[in-house]
Amino acid sequence: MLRLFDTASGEVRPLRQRRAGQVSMYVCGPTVYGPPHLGHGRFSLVFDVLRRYLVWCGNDVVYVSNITDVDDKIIDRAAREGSTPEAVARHWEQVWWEAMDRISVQRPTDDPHATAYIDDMVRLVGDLIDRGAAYLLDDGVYFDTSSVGDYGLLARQDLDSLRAGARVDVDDAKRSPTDFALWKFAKPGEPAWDSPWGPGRPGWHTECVVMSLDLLGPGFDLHGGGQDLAFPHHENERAQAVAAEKAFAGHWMHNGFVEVAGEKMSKSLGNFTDLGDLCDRYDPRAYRLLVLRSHYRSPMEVSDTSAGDASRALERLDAFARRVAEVVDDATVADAPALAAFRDLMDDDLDTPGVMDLVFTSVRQVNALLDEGDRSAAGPLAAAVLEICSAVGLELHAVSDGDVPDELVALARQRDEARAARDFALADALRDQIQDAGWIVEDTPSGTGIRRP
RNA sequence: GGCGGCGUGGCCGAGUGGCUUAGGCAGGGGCCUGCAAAGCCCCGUACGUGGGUUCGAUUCCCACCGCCGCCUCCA
Repeated sequence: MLRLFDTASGEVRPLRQRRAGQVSMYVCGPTVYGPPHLGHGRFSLVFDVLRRYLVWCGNDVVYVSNITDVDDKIIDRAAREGSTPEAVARHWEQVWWEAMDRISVQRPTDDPHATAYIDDMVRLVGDLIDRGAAYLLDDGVYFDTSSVGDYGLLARQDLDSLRAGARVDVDDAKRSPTDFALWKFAKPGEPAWDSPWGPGRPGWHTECVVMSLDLLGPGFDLHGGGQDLAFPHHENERAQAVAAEKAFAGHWMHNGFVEVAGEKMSKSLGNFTDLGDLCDRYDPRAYRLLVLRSHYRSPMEVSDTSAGDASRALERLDAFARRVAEVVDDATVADAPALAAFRDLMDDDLDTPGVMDLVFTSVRQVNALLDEGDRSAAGPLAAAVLEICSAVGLELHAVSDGDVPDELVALARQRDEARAARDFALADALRDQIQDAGWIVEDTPSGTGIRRP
């Protein structure tokens, strides 16, 4: 039984599934107006790991993650670049999916776009007005947060303290600083859709309510996103659902921030925060490993040091995969206690650091067994390690990339002959030659092995 | 001002009232190897500061210091 921290209740509790064997989850996706940063990468990986684990456990998972394609920031960027909001959104959405592919995040079951749900959103806003939970102002329609008795649940604060904390430059017209826009009337040149109250566009918080309920139905299992979405975004989604008397998410899950130099990620800190850039400079799998090595609710430090560290750890795992390839095949039954330990760790609020502990400890055990020549004991444990890595989306490379050039293979054969003849001076010279060409040389039981760095 | 989180050995990062006190990376020593590489073994004895509770606290409580986040768009 999977137990997860639930932001709404403030405790770790079992994930209740609406239907046994099925999990319906909604994860807030990006607003597509720029390149994805490490924070986007983290939430995508965290929920990808959860999803894969749920599937590994035998669940049928419906994973919905939206694309926000209408938003002030998209409009701003389009204006700045002399482009259109549609073109901006289309471009950055493509960049988004490319980045997700690079870090091996599986595509959502559904990826609803806000602009495809305008009619439904207009209906919801109308409903909220009819119910007295929303009101009209000069610049749009606003949600009345006082209409929801337990507003502040996800922020873990009551309405009064939230109001007290509001900053000064809020819109005076709103009845309360916590009230938020459901519908924004269009200014000249802005994208607009018709509504009973005037042409405009939906507020950010409305799309996810409408799309999650449409695709997953009332009372879906899990709603997730980054910690900063808990308030106000998720709070406001929930408020609309409550006011509209619709059963909403049963469980709320939020992941911690990525920090660079001890601070929350931000674009002003420079290049390093770009997910694509990290993938250019390090093996993209290194980022997944970093995410797995820290607990999803803890802040996570990313730096050149930690990324390089993870890359080297990955080399160890790849070396392991190469080594065990000959003792594990499809018929190998994975070690049951190791898999049970994996399940226990994951069920305990996704203890992926513990899982990595288990993986590396098992790797050492398998290597030791193989050093002793105990292949029959090594096989099942090795198979368990491979299965666990696969279950959390960490793909190990058992074979090196690319074919070794023929001339290098020839040099390797010459080196084997030289070694057989105990002409070590020649053997070492040949090894240097191969290494100078940028390859790694490793002796194996079958002779000189060559692989890419 | 309100709410919340964090401070662990060179770095990253788990965890726990005392027991063999994760794991990775880096470093040192050793084994293996013709030499390397890979692998294995051993080594660091850490928990912000000051009090308190306790037979005993890094782990519980209080205060303080420092850092961070949310309360505004934000993963």
